[in-house]
Amino acid sequence: MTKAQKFVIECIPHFNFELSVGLFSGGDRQIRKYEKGKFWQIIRTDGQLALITLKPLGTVDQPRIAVELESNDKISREQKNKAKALVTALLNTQFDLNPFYEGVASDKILTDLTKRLRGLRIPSTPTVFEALVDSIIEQQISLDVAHVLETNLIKAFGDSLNLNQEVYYAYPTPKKLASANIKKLRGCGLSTRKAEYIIEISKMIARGNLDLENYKDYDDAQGIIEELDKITGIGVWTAELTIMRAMNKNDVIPADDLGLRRVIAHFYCNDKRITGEEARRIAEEWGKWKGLACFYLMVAEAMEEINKR
DNA sequence: AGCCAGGCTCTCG
DNA sequence: CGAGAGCATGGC
Repeated sequence: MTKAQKFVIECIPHFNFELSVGLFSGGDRQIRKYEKGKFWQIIRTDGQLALITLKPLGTVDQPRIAVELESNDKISREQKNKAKALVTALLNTQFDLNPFYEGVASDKILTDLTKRLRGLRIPSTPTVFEALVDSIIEQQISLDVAHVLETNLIKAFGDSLNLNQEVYYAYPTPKKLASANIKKLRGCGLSTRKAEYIIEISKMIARGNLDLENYKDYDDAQGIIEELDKITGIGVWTAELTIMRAMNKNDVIPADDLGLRRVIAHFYCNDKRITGEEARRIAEEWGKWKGLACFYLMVAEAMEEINKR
């Protein structure tokens, strides 16, 4: 018997729902997907699994989100509140984009993009752990391959929820991956090395020796990078990517990233290949907004690619 | 077919 | 120390 609740979340303008969850168009239906104006995924509130389905209401200038929360168990008021907080964090809807738009107004290219992509926000993962594990998986290999492996990992180790004759998966918990064996992770397509990194980091969290969520409250991004860099399997690139996707910070970019270098080169260097150092120097012009600025560039380029077809 | 792909660590010299 | 090998697999 499915229990369901519906509620509405008010957002700070501007917010473009379609653009902000657009990168999940290619997502897996059992994990996280945007399709026909709806976005859905499983969330975890205290041990309870629930499916959230989001739809945009209002306009980019007066945005709201309709949320449907479904579970097989009774949904308490507390769980509903947690779901609300989680959705707010996932879509970063309490963030005011206007200072960013004003902050990059002197940059003609970005000004053009902020007009076209008005209301685009960087979506966030529910947990820092999820962003970190995905970032480790994405080291070196192509994103196409990485996404297959991430899906394999989630379906092999994630808790499942049966709802309306469908099966959905939540991201595996640190506890679950702490007790995973290398062979089964290898079966997901991971290298032995990466399997070891992930197990070891999961163990640190499960034992209470590492609190990734805690880093969200740090103001000093450089400090976070240095801390994470000490952990085996995590370099500067992985730390930066994790911060950008999970911590709602706008001033961190994975400058050495191949894709980001290509995007910056595309808009600012006539597609001539640039080094990570050059990318960092160009991005420094955008100061504390460099993370958001780079995200706008990446989305803009992705849309150009789609339009080419 | 083979080579490359949003890195990182370990091993040599 | 710095350079270089090795890693996983899907796509071109």
